[in-house]
Amino acid sequence: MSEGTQAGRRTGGRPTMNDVARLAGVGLKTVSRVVNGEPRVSQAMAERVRAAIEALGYSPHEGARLLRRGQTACVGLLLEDVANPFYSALAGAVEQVARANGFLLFTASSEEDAEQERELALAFCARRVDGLVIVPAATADHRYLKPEIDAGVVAVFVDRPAVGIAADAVLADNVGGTRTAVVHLLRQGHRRIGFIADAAEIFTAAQRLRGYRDELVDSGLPFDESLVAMGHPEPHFVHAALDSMLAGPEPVTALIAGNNRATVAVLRDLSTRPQQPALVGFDDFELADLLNPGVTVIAHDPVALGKTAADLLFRRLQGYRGPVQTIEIATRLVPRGSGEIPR
Amino acid sequence: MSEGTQAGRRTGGRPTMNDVARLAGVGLKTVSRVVNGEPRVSQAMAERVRAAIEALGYSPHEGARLLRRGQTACVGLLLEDVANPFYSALAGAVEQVARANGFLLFTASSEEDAEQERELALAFCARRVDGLVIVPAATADHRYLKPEIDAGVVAVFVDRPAVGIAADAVLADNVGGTRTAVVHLLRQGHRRIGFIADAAEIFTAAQRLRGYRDELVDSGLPFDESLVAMGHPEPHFVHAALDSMLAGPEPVTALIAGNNRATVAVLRDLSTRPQQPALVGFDDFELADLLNPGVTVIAHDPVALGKTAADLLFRRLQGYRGPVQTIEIATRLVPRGSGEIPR
DNA sequence: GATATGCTAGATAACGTTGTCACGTCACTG
DNA sequence: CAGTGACGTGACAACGTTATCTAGCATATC
Repeated sequence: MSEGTQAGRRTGGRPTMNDVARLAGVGLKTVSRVVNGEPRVSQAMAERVRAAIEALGYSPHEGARLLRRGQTACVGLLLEDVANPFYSALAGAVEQVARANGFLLFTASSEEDAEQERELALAFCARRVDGLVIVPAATADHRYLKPEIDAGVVAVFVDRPAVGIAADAVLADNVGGTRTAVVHLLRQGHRRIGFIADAAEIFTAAQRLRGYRDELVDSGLPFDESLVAMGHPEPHFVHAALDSMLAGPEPVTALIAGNNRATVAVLRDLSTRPQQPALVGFDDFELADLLNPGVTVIAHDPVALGKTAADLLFRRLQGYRGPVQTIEIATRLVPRGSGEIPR
Repeated sequence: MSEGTQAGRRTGGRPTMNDVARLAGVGLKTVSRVVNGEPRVSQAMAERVRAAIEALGYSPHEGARLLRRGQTACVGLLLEDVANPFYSALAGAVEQVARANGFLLFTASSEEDAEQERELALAFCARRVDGLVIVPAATADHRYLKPEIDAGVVAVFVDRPAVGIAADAVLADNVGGTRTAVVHLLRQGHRRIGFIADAAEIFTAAQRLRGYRDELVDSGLPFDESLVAMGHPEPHFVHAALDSMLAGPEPVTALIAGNNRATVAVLRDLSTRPQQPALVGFDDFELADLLNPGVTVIAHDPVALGKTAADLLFRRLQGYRGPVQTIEIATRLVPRGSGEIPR
């Protein structure tokens, strides 16, 4: 009784399978069998082992198990910012699917920084996650993931597509969404429609701009660059943009805001002005209906986006070998008043 | 050249340190030394090893490394629901601190279910996270964590305290917050103040009720149970509660809503009614200032909550052995109009 | 009663790392 | 010129599991 008769003194003093085996007076593998519910174990042995497990408070070391097994039952989720309600809803959906599949989820935010995205994604891979769900940062190039994907990591991109590699993506119908917004405003009689969105390097912003421009042009209207402002939707930026769009002989009578951040920034700025142009925002947001007037939006469903991406990821993890695919999730117009202000 | 001269065919075909050693014609340990930047390696060796690493596209297996090292550099974050903006802000803060410390973060939602919380927390522990940040589910009893904590896992509770064990906690000043709200409404002349909050099993709801009751009583006013409604803030529930509080000979002239969910539910319901009682909500929320009238709130800072908890966690992980502590984060009244409606 | 069969149990070798140790080699010292 | 370090290197065991394989033993078969 010189050294530990109880739990080993190793990793934080936790008992190991070996400790259990010693205490129960059985072989290591027998404990393993009991822990994993393998069939060929006698009643008596199983009982002894279970008693020893109980006595020691043993719980298996998942890390060691998975090292041996060669997979981790972990998925990494990389997004721009968990604190953004749009992404947190998406994260919730991914998390649910992961949990349903018995996987644990790593989460991290790239803060729209390509280098940070890369670091985090590779950190996940170093932990040997089985799969990745990624909302790419604006200027990211995903060739860095090539070796990881070749090594078996499954990557699914959400909200924005991968750049430089072929990979599954689940996107919103950004072009269709803004087209719908433009059509809606044109029907109300608007002819001068401004567009305020995130920086043009951001995929969704660029796509939404395309929808805006295409629909205008298809409707026989001019595409006027001076009515477009793209950049990080900070108060200053939005204020300046609105100053310019609302001034002059032909001010805009309607606005399209390119995402939830931009919409909120526009609303906040408009609340200090006499003019109240019509407004359609991309992305729905809580309380949009309670504002006065309610904010008309192009809603798309972050939960559907996240769930679809995660489902696809797990299909692939379960062996599905179909070709790389891009899934587009529909958007829908939710008229609430702000987009229905007549000219 | 019969078998793999290139990368091994093991775990998903990834090259291992052994493969690198073989290719470079050096010992295993030398590769390890180069990878970890240990000092005593000759220039020439290091170069050979680096070339082999490059050629093979080797990246070290963090799981194996950490198994050997006995710690995982992972923290688990368990909250009620990532999709709730309050918690996602908190999550963002925890994530930042984790990242700054070189840790990765597991995230999971208990969905306010004690059993699910337990399962997830234990799943984190089975992965041998070094620490846990937990927002407890309503009726949870945390004695299940005792063995884990004894084994060295550091647990810090946020927003709600641990039950059944002594553990660090970072809480908002819930009692003080509602006391402030009551004082504020009393000053406006209100005497019939309703209180609508989450179910009483939830710590914060109970504390906020206490603040409400204590302040009323201290001010010499009766505590009237019929003005209190506690339950899951669903539309039906809130509607019924308001029906009852706003009816009769002495309707409430002011309301306190116990959290962001309740505030939104109340606002939504009130928007369909002629009466517009004064309202103070607990928790600030985006757009509160843009509603008409702006919503007066007791703001507390989820980011501060999360950051403080995470900082404490890492202090402990770095060896700090001070006594268990409870940190209270101040709240502050943000008057915006809805609480200033005179009787 | 001897052999074939089935089942349980445990030794042993992995998984991919790092820590410990022992072994050269070389320059420096007395 | 032998003795002493310091330095560079690699064998080997460990971390806590699981997979493979073999041994033991009881039962079934002829």
